[in-house]
Amino acid sequence: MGRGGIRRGAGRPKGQGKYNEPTKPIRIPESMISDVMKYLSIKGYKLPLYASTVQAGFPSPADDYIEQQLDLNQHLIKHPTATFFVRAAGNSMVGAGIHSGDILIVDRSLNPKSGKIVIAAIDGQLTVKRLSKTSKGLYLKAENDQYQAIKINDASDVVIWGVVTSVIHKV
Amino acid sequence: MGRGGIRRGAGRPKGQGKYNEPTKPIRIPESMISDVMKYLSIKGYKLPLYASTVQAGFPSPADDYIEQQLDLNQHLIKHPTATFFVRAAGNSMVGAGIHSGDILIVDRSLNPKSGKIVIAAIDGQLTVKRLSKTSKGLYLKAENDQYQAIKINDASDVVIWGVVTSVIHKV
DNA sequence: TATTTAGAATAATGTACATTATTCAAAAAA
DNA sequence: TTTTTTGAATAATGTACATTATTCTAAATA
Repeated sequence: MGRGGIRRGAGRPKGQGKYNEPTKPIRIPESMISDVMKYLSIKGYKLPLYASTVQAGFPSPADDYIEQQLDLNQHLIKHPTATFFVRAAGNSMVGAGIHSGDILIVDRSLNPKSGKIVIAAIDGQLTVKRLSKTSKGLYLKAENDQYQAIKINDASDVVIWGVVTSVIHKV
Repeated sequence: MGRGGIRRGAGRPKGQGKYNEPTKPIRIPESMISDVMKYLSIKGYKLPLYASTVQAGFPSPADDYIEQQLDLNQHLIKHPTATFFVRAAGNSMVGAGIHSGDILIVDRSLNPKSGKIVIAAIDGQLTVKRLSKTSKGLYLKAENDQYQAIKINDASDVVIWGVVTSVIHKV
C-alpha cells in the first residue's frame, strides 16, 4: 500500500547531465552532426594558452597559469565569410616571418593600408608583399633586399586580394 | 466542394531548407547554442586554401583554384585533449621561424624525438628549444648562436611539456 | 480554351511529451 | 532503533507530432 506523502527536495539534481547545464534541441544538418558532436565534446576547441613565464608544478601545466582559453578559429578569423588562406611560396618575405610553405590567413574585408602585408595579384600571379605609400607613390615591397619594389599605378595590372593577418608555420 | 483527387508529384521539394539537406534535432547545452549556430552558419569554419600559383580572374578568387577547404582547428590540432598553446618570449628560436609573441601549438601526446622542437620547463621556467640527441647525450639547443645548448641528464631539473607542431605569427 | 483557385501533397522546423535516470524520504521490516 | 524498500519527485534526453512553408494540379471560372 501507499508509502505516499510529499518528498520535499527529492528528484534528480540539476547539472547532472552530460554538459552540466540545461540543453535545448537544435536542428543540425545530417552531414554536420558528427562535426558538431566533436565540437561539443571538446567545448568548441577552446584550449588553454599559457604565458611563457609559467613556473608551475610539473609535469602537468597548472590551471593557475592559463592566460586564457583560446579557440584558434575565433581568435584568428574575425570575418569568416571574407577570409581565405593562401600557401606562401618563395622567400621574399622572410623578414616578416613568412617562409615558403606557410599558410597565410587573409582577410578581404580589411582596408589595405600602408605598412600592411597584403596578397596581391600581379599580372595574374599571387604574391605577398608589404604595401608602402611614400611621397613617390604606392609600392609593393618585399622584405628581402634581393627583390625590387613594385610600383602601383593605374597602368599596372595589380589587384590587392586582401590583408594578411597571421602566418601559420609548421615546424 | 471537393476539388479532390490525387496530386502526384505535389508537395514541397526536398533540399529547400536552410541547409539544403535533412536535419535532426540534437540537444545542445544552452551556453553553446550561439557558438554552434555560428559554427553552422559558416559550415564549420571551413575556408578555402589557395595555392600560391593561382592565376585566376579578378577581383574575386575563383573556386577553380582552391587547393582545399580547411578548418584551422581540425588542420592544426590532431589531439584536442592533449594540445595547448604557449606564447613565445625571447628570440632564441628565430632560426626556426619562432618570434617573440608568437603562439605555439603544443601537442603533449607526441613523442619528443631528436630534432623536434619542444617546450621544456628548465628550473621552472618555460622555454622552447630543439631536442638533439648526439653521441655525447641529450641536449636542448637554441636556434641562435648566442645561446648555449643545455645538456639533459638525470640530475638536471628539466621536464619536456610537449612537442611544438605549429607557430602562429601575427603580422 | 486560358486563367484562377482551393485543396492535396510533402518537406522543414520547433517544441511538447513520453521515457529514462537519479535522488530523496516516508513507511515497512528487521 | 536501524535498515530496507518503494514510490514520489524532478532533471535529462530523444523523438513524435503539430505547425508552417512550399509546390503541384484538378476543378472551377472566365
